[in-house]
Amino acid sequence: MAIIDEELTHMDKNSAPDSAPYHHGNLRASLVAAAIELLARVDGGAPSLREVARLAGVSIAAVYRHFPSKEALLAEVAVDGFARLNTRWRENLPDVAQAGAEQRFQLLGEHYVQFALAAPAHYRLMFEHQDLRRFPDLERAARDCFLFVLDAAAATVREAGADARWALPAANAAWALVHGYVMLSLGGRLTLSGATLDLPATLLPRFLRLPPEALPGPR
Amino acid sequence: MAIIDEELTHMDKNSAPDSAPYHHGNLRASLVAAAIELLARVDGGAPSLREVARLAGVSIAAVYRHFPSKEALLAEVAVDGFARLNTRWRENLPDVAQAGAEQRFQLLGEHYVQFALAAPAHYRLMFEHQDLRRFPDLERAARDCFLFVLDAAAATVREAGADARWALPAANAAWALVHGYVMLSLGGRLTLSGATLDLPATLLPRFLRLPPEALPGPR
DNA sequence: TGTACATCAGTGAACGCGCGTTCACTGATGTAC
DNA sequence: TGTACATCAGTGAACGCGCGTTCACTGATGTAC
Repeated sequence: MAIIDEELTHMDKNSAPDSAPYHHGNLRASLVAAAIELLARVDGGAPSLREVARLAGVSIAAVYRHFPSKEALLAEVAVDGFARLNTRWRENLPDVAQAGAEQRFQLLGEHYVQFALAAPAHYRLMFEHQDLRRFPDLERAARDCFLFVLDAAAATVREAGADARWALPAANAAWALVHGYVMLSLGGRLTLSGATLDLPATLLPRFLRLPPEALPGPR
Repeated sequence: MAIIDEELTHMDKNSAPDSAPYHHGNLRASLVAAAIELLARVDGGAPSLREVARLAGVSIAAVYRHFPSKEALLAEVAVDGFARLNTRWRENLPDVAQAGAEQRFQLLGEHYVQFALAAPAHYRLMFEHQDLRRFPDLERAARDCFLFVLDAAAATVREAGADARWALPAANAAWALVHGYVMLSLGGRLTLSGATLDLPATLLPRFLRLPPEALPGPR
C-alpha cells in the first residue's frame, strides 16, 4: 500500500510540469505499481518484463537499473502484497478488548479471503516463489503476516483457556483453511457437486475447531 | 493408475521383440506416462511438449496425432491424477461399518495429503486448468473425487446426528483445509514462524469442527 | 558564479533460446476383391 | 492366396513468436574547485 500511494503521488507531481522527463524519479516503485496493475487485468499469470516496462513508459533495459532480474521484481511485488494485507488487518481489525479474541480471529479470516478474492493474480504471486531464502524481504513480509495470525490464534487459545502450545498448530490450520478455500475458489473448484456454494464468511469459527477441546495438548 | 499400468504392460510387451517399431501401439498412454515421469523429476513446472515427446521416443509432431494441443495432453495428465487419487481411496479406506464414519473421513484426509506430497508437481497440475468446462473428462474426474469426499462427509454428519445439509459445506471446508495445507507445505510456507512444524496427520478431526455443533443448520 | 567531470539513469538494438504448432512427406496396416 | 488401395501413425524440417538479458551508448545531475 505504502509503495503505491507514494508512487501515485509522485506520478501526479511529475506529470503536471513536464510529461516525460528523461529521469523518471522513482522508477523502481513505478515498475512495481505497473506489475500490480497488469496482475489486476484479467487472464491471470505473471506479466512479462516487457509489458511492465511498456506500462511504466520506459525501455526494457531500464528495468535492470533497479532489479537484477525479473524474479527480483516479482518478489518485490509479492512483498507489496503481504504489506497490503498486513496494513488491511492493522487498520480494520478491532481490539481483542472490543470484540473478543475469537470474533477478531474470525474477522481476520474474512479480511484475508476478501483480500485474496479481490486481487487473485497478485495473491497467487505472493505464494509462487519456491525458495524464500533467496528473497529475505519477501520472507520477512510473509513472516510478519504469519506472526499476525499467530498472535490472533494465541489470543483465541488463551481466551478459551487452552494450552498455549496450541497456538502454532492452530494458526497453521487456520491459514491452511483460508488459503485452501481461496485457491479452490479461484480455480472454480467449489462448484463441483453441481450446487453453487460460497462458504459462509464465518468459515473459521464454524469449521475450525479452536482449540480442539477433546485433546490434552499438541502431540 | 489404470492408464499407466496398462501402458507399462504394453511397453514390456513391445520392447521384447523389436525395440522401436514404426507404429508405437499406444502412444497416447505413453505420452501421458512420460509427462507424469517428467513431473516427478525435480524443479516443478509443467514439462514442454518437446520434452514429453523426447522421453516417449517419438517426434514432436507425433503428439498431434493423439492430442489437439499441449493443453489437452496436460488435461489428460490431470485426469490421470484424479483417477489415481480415487483408486487410492477405494483400495485403502475401510468401510464405515469397520472404522466408523469419522475415522474413515480422517483417513481419507491423510491419504489425500500423502498423495499430494508424494507427487507435488502432478498434484499442482490437477488444479491448474482454469476453465474445467473446456475439458469435460477432467471436470468429471475432479467431480468424482469431490463426490467421494462428499459421501464421506455426509456419513460423518449423519453419524454425529446433525442436519444432513451440513454435508456439502463440510466437504468443501475439509477439502479447503487439506488443499491449503498441501499447497502451503509444498511452497515452504509452514515454517515461517521459525519453528519446524508438520501438522499432525490427524489434521481433519483435530481442527475441523464437523459438524459445527453450536449452530442449528447451514445458513 | 561558472566550469570540468564523475556518476547515475535512461535508450535502442540485438542476442540466443525454447517454445507450440504446422507442413508436406513416408512407412505400416488392414481390408475388399 | 495375392494384390491394389484407402487409411492411419509416424517423421523431419521449418514457421513465427515472445521472452529475459546484455551491449555500447547518451542525456541529466550534482559536486569540487
